[in-house]
Amino acid sequence: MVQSSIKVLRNKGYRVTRPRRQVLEVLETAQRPLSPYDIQKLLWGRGKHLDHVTIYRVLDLFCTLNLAHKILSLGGFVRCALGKREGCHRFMVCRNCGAFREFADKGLCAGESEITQDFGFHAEQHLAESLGLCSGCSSSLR
Amino acid sequence: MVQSSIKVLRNKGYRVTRPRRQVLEVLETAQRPLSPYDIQKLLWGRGKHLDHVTIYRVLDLFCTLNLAHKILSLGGFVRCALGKREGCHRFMVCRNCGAFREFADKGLCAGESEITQDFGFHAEQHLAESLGLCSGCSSSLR
DNA sequence: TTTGTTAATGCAATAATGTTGCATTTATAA
DNA sequence: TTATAAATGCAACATTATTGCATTAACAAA
Repeated sequence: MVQSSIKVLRNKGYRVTRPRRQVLEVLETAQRPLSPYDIQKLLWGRGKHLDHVTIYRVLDLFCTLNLAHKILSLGGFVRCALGKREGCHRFMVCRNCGAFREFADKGLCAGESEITQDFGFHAEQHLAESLGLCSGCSSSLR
Repeated sequence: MVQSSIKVLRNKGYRVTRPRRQVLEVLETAQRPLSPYDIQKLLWGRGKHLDHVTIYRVLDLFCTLNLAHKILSLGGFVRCALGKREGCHRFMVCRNCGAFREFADKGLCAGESEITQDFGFHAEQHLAESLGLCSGCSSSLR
């Protein structure tokens, strides 16, 4: 996973730097969406000190390269599991433990194009998130 | 519109205060999603001074009462046009002029329930946004 | 209308998050 | 090994968000 991301960086002509490797590693093992400052604290705990500005810039790049996604309802970033299939991504996030899952949802895009065409709206980017409880938290909380 | 929102406040036992009226009025006439500080500046321009803390708290309340929605991809709030039909709202926002539109999208919920059941995930809240260009901006920009 | 109660507001202080410019470092090609 | 340009680190700052508490004002009841 990290390796394939590194390949993407190389192929696009971006340098494979230590900060970029470290952020990739953190995202890779994360079990929940991480904010830039979350990432900084995690690395700090492992003795690696990255400036938050660097983390912001690295995450910006990763998002444009589709190596990471920002879960908007939580403000946190997750690694990107799926390739860039034009905006048919859907995320499920557990509001309790933060577990997340990414889907390619064809129906989403289909429905959107119908609706948007009716109003002359040209959608360039779609977003669909579901917040709730994962199976584990769902049973343990009640 | 403002009147119906005021009714909701009254029915739920919340007081109809001047700050709440003023925020309602601003949201009512807004042509784009407004951040808390946007709202503060707009009111300031009309000679009304609201503390930003108050605006945050008013918006929190409005969102829990479904009188307003937060467009997460932009961080701005819009008035809520639809009733609370369990999370089948979809928003379209123009990235150029900020024009927005809200839909009740049944297909969205249907698709979501399928997906989430497959993974034992219980979705409580759905979010779907489309960013793009409205018909006006779409033609004027090219 | 007036008054009492308490929800709601305003204020101050602070925390958290995000951005910009520039000097320094370092990944990469030659 | 070296040149060079991309990337980082640092400092300073801007914006956004939160908390606690004293004060105000909306509303119910007299």
